[in-house]
Amino acid sequence: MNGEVKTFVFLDLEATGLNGDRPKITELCLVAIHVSSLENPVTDESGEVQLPRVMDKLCLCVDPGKPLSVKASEITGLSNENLNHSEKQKFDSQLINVINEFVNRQAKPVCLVAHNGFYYDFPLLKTELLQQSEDFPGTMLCMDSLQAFRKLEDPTSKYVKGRHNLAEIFRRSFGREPNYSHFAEGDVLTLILVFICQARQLLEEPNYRTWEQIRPMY
DNA sequence: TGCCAGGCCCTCTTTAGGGCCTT
Repeated sequence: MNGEVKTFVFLDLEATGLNGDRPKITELCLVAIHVSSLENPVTDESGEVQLPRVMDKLCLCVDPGKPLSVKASEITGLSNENLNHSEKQKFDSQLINVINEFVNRQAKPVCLVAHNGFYYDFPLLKTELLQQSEDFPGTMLCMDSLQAFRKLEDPTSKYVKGRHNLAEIFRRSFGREPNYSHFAEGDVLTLILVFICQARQLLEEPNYRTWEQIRPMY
């Protein structure tokens, strides 16, 4: 089992579009869980894995300052209208301070975890940080759960047949639909549940990168 | 103006292209 990381901060971003759109963040959710809770999952009477009781959450909606794509608005339920009506603020240095304070409260070392994080969430977050002339420490660890799950089922083969999107992994693990999709907090909680189901294997040979290795999306 | 992720798998493959995965 992993002997280094003490806290995993599961992360999901909603944004105005995909990589080619030079997207801006519309919502972010971070949920911090101590490694001990991942290694010792709680189950209900039927044996189904439950969310840990001890979790720190940070969920915020953000004014992206640019139009959401039609598709992004459809699937996330966020729009320039409802964000503006709620007078949400832009991704600014104050928000970065909040994120840093949140992460700094956790037992270290901390590892960020996101699904397809190496090619979406982490590069996009890095872009937003750099646009404010800020950044996380280069030594902060990151993990891409998509890559981890793809390698998981057959360790002898680097890639496993089948789909590994978050909803599909959840269906395979729990035999039902995830509760909330494309809701930053919902997607994070879904990720945590499927992660816990296979935490031992996932943490045996984690595919960590350092924040320094993450390149901005644009 | 046009550019616009990227590493890897799958297959009607290897002189390649399409799809995955994230909004």
